[in-house]
Amino acid sequence: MTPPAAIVTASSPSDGALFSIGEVAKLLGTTTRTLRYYEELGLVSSSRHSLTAQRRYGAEEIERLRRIRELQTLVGLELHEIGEQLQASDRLDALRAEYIAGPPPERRDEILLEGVAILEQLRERVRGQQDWLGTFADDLDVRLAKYRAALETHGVVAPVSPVG
Amino acid sequence: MTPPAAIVTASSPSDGALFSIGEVAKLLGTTTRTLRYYEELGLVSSSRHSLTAQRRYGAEEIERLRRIRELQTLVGLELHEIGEQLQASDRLDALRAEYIAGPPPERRDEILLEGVAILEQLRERVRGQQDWLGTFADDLDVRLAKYRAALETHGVVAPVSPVG
DNA sequence: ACCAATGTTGACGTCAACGTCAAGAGCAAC
DNA sequence: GTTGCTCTTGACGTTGACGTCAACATTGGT
Repeated sequence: MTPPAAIVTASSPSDGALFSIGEVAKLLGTTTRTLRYYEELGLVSSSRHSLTAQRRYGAEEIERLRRIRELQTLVGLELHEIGEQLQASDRLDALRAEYIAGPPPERRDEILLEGVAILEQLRERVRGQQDWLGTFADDLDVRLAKYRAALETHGVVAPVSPVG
Repeated sequence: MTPPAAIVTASSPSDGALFSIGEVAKLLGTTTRTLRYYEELGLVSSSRHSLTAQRRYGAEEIERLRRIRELQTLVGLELHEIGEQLQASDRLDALRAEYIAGPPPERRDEILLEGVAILEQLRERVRGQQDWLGTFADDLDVRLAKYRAALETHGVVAPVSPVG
């Protein structure tokens, strides 16, 4: 079940700043176990110079991890869904690179369209969350206004929320 | 650990339409096990006419269950967090009832102030999530725009999201 | 009164997303 | 080169949110 772990021979791609797993964990506010688990699931890959050597993370992988965490905590996707998202995203990136390199095959547009569709699906999900939060917030505001009004008519000064 | 299950002696409060657990499960697109689990956690209560009798759900409880599901799937809260939310909401309802019943003047202001405090705390939490989601959505839009632009430069008409 | 459908309470199973522990390996500093 | 920390791979444990099964009870309809 465990994938080949994608050994990348630690070539610091452009930026030389490589982080250890502990540093990255602190950076993202998570644990080393979680990061290894993500790698075990094939969501990310770390650079090594041998099979048992310590993991090193570049800025790119850290950004990917940040995205994973966002999709998980903010959007509430499950890890396998996140995997699909990243896979689609990776395909798009690969296609872009292929396009830049020269005239791509005709299937290119098909795949691009599929990628856009996937992104749009995610966007729709976020939109749904935003809508729900919006109506909920509006409802809260209405109720707050009522409470404050009731307080004012009795001469009590309601403490206004400190956040502008 | 199991709470006293809040027996309510099946007095159909105002509306006489009571639903069985199976009906409610289908209504909400979930299972009976889930509904019993929510009751076990104290998130909802069902009316019975005896300890072992079958559960019946009124419109009020169904609405509560719908809220629970929304908070879970859309907002992504965990069940214990939802429990806290509902508890706060219930507290507000109780305060409202007490307020309507005509409390002594100094108690009345206490009630209002506590209500405002609860609502404001909730409002802040919602605001935070809205902010996070907003930036995430913006990022998504940027990426979508890029992919659409890449498609357009190839003469492919990208299908615009049908949602206005 | 009986029957089938649906419901009831335990109790154990499961799956995702990790936590935790053991036993050793890697690495920076002295 | 050895102290001390972090890291490595298993492997098993845990927690939340249910699924599933057994054995029995309730309910609606004929």
